[in-house]
Amino acid sequence: MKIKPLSKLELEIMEIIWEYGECTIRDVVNKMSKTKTLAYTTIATIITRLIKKGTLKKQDEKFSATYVPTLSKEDMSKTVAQTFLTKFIRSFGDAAIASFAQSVDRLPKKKKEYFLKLLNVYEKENK
Amino acid sequence: MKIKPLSKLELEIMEIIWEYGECTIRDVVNKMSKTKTLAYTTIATIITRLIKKGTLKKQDEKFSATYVPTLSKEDMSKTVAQTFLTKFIRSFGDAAIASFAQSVDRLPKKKKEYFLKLLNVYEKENK
DNA sequence: TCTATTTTTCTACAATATGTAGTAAACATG
DNA sequence: CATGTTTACTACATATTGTAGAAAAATAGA
Repeated sequence: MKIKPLSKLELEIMEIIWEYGECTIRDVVNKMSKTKTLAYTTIATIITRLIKKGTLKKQDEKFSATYVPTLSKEDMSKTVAQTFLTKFIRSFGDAAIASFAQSVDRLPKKKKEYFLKLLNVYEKENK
Repeated sequence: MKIKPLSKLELEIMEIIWEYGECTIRDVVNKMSKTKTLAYTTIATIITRLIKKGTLKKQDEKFSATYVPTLSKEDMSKTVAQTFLTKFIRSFGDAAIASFAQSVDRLPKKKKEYFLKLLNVYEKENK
């Protein structure tokens, strides 16, 4: 199944639901209100859109229903990375690879090491 | 200076101009016509937008002007990679790193090796 | 020089995405 | 039942994208 890209606000809401595992609309409104105040119906709209985009589903048909992600944050992250990289390489070819290497290189030390470690792991596994 | 993201069509046109170094609108129309046929004014519109987005500039004020990129394909590629990675990590944290490692790992062998080679180069340089 | 052709500049317009929320209907709870 | 909450629909402005026509400006060829 194809994952549609999420907008900034949509992602913000997904973040909250990932964090809590499942949420009612009211829950999201409350968690969000720390940063910005949006009308209840605004959140409801976004949640509907997320369902249409396939990243959330209604867990029950109760009155005050809860919503859960259809994908873990990790899986979503993989899809996003994969989609980006594919398009990016299609557009920029080898320059894409080089740019990417440079960006990775410029990551904070910790993150870079983590990245390299993961790659080494994969290396061994695939051998 | 901030680079605005390019749409599919805009990128297609940039590709052509990068390939030839500089082009008139007519040039672009001709090169493009092999794939799809768009009205001259359509190309002109896109070129205007590319100028507004800062990726192209008018090279001369002659009647049939030529347009040149303000950035090399490589530089554009770097910016795109950097921008994406930054946002992506902001959204997905360490999961982002892991996802990327996985995506890189799944690259065709040649590309993956190239990537690793570049990273090693950077490694040494920074030591 | 006059006219046909080309180029440039403006303006337009439909389709989609996004942030934002109101209204009305359905439902629950004291 | 009355009142508050939730849901489903609809709305609407703004921005982006693909698409191009009309009019004005400039040139090139007879």
